Amino acid sequence: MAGRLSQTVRSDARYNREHILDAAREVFAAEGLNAPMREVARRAGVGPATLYRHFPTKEILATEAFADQMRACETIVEDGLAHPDPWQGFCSVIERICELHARDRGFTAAFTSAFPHAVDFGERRERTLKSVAKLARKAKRSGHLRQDFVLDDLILVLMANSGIHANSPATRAAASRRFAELVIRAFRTSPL
Amino acid sequence: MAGRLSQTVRSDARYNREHILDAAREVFAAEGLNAPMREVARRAGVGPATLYRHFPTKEILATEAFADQMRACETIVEDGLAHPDPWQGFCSVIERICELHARDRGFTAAFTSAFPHAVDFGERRERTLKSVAKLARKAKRSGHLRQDFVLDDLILVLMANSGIHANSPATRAAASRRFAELVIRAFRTSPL
DNA sequence: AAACTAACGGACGCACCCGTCCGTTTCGCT
DNA sequence: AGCGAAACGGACGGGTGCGTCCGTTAGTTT
Repeated sequence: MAGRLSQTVRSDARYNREHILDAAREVFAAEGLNAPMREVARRAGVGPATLYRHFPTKEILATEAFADQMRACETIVEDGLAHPDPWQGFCSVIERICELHARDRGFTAAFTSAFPHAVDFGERRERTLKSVAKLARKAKRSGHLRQDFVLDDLILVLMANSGIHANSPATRAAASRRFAELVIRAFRTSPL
Repeated sequence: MAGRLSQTVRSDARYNREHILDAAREVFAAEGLNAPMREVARRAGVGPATLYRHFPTKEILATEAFADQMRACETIVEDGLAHPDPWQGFCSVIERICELHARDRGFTAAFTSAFPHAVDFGERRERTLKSVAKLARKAKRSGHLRQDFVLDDLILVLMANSGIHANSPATRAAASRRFAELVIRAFRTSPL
């Protein structure tokens, strides 16, 4: 009845919203954050106006589209933290996060320089980074991670990883895997 | 006399050409290859048409503007090759090239994915890479460089280095220095 | 010094992307 | 079925960068 609040969202609106998010994930993954909004709209089969009505800015759209990736990121770190061997856990984080970022061209940009408007995104980001710091402390105590490792090194690695440009996704994935290997070797304590 | 071939280049043309190259170096270094051509023209104090007359495409302009950097790159590698200790030479190459690329936002892009039109640039590039391969062989023989190092690893490092974005040049330089340190550690033979 | 011509640069047309307006369609409720 | 409102999307105006045309300027030659 009339008492019901205007929580009723029209079915086509919900439908389009989901399709736009799907399209955004595909487009941003393939072309990065620089992809035109029109491209997302086209792929979603909606007009530009509809896209902008649901997501007023590209930042907002990206934040919501990358929410899955962000959750995946958090899971990766939690898995690493749960690993019985802290060093192995640390390595798995590096490997899996590099892989994740290699698969998705736009995610790194969103992650490393979180937008001002992406508040909740930023919160999850901070929480994840805190967990990484905790894992790093454990790995240092185990004696396998360099004592001078700092959290900024991880950001550095992510930024560097994002610099790996390649034509085919397969090549990019391979390069990213090699890169993760190099990085892990760099972070391991040396007997020197 | 009339017998003289049309080798006479008007003085203002030569003057402008040099100024355009200077401006291009400054602009590309500061803003990367994405900087508008107009910006180069503005800084050079010429009109857009003059710029395009001298350098029909951005590729050609970039190639000529980065010729100095390319030479510097070659010199760095030659210095490394001349070092009595191959491993020390290898390290100096990594450090100095990372520094060079950090100082110049556009150079890496030009270097790692040389344009089709940049023929002579590509030649010098190939020659330099050959020298790096030679240095790597020596460093491997000395026992300090990992046996499984491949030339593509250097390209990988350069691409990764270019991914390091930062607001201030100073921050970027510092991050790049740290990155070079990590990379060197990754390439060193480990007792494992 | 005068004329010839190379070189200059303001202005133009084209293409792309952004974000918004408004007439039209479609959903949901009665 | 019919009505009101919410949602849609084609079309618009604003901004930016690229590459080119053509009337004007200025160097060079005799």
